Amino acid sequence: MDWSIQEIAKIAGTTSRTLRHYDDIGLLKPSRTGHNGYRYYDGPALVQLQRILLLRELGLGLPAIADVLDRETDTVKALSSHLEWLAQEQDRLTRQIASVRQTIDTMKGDGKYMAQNMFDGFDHTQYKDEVEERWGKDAYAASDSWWRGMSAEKKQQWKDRVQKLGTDWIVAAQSGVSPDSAEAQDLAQRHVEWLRGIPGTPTAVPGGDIKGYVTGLGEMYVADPRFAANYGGEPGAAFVRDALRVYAEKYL
Amino acid sequence: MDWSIQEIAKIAGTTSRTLRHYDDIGLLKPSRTGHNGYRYYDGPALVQLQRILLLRELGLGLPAIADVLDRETDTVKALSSHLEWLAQEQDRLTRQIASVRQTIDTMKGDGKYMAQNMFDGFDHTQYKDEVEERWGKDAYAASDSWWRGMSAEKKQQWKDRVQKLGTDWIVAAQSGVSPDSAEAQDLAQRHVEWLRGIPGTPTAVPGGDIKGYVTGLGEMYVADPRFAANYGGEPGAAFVRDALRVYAEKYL
DNA sequence: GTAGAGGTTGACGTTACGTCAAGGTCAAGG
DNA sequence: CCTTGACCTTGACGTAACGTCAACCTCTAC
Repeated sequence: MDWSIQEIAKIAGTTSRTLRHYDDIGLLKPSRTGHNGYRYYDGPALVQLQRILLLRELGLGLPAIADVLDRETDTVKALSSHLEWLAQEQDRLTRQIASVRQTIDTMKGDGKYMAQNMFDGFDHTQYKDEVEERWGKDAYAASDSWWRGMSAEKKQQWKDRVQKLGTDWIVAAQSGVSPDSAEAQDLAQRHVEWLRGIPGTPTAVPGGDIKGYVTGLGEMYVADPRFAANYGGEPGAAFVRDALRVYAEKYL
Repeated sequence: MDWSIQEIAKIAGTTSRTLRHYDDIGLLKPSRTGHNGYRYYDGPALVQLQRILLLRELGLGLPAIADVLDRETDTVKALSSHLEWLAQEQDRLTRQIASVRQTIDTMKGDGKYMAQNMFDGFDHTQYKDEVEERWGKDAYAASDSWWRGMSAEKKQQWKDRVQKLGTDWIVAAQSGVSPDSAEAQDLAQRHVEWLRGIPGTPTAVPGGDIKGYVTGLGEMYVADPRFAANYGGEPGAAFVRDALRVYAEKYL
């Protein structure tokens, strides 16, 4: 009372290839093998197969299934831990969906909105690790507490100021004036003043190497496209860098 | 003003291997190649890389990313269709989580509850395709409308009856009596009466091959573990089969 | 005898790289 | 000049779970 490979495949709703695979990896051996090499399966084998397919449908990997079956591991336990993994996956998906949605919204808006939004993603926690690595843990802690200590209104003011500065830079860069023009130097001055407001930067402490910092910052704006995006891409960022360099040479 | 492979890898937060891979598949070529074969990347390449990594983070596959980049395809469109796929994935996950939860609950309960529950999953739509394939479309339609036409109370009564029958079978099988005993034959009679209540089966129509149907049904209970589970697994199902065969020979 | 249906064992393809392995290149130091 | 060490190269295997040929054998039926 047994079945050929295609017969059980049909009964169980799978394919003969899958059954051969399970045989190969030792997950489910046929109950009998003909002298011709044909695989035959009986009732208990079918039951095992159904269990395997159930667990697979629940998302378990084949090794995990083998574990449950051979070692008579507690199925409920295996499923519970699997459930946790599923919940995490769902969380990840949810976040990803939100992220994609926001990106779409951002792209539907114009460049200014985009720059603003990109900066939004920048203001604190997201780049925690990077900030810590580059400027040390204390710097991050200081920066973070400074930002979090602001009222919502202050935060909004700060953001508006940043956005205004960014768009003014973009406009100036696109207007074709040179980096050492009065307009550009004006912006550079506003930029440095803005920087002085950020604690933890050399511009904010007396005796800091302001000049080196400002010129280095300009280089980074060009080098790192995440920042460059705030200034109209690479050409815009290059304009900002040049203007800052001129300003630093002249006044700092 | 360009960087070595490891340098941009660090800047962009990825690995040199990934960059080589992108070069291999033509997704991102280095801006310059040294006479020694070294890869060098410039600013625009970095920007491209950042776009790639962004899209990748949003879950797009590399071919899809290539599509967006080369063919200047509308990024928003690509992301929107991707969003749909994400939503479907989330749906699937949600259903899967519910399924795993129910399975766990079922397994925590005892065998009776399990049998009941497995039957629950059986009553109509789930096995639509299979029912249609085995017994034809009309049979399914008849069966479905019959079931859906019942009031909730009737449905519950029906389920209770099925469950009672199932557990009685299991008890009888485990008690060690023989399939031709009076108790077993009693159950067989109840079983056949129950079958007569199901429209579309040969037991319900005059002149149908009741005997063949009932014995064949018994075979199926053993052969198909999804049914066998309702009768205490394979041994229980075999008991049912044998009792039904005896009953059919005697009375049908 | 010969289809035709069904069985067998390889072995490659799939995704996006990680991970050796073997060997060339470059800058710095003895 | 030679060595050392860091960094670069190409090539190739491994991953999860089979799908999909390919080449060849077996059984049943006409």
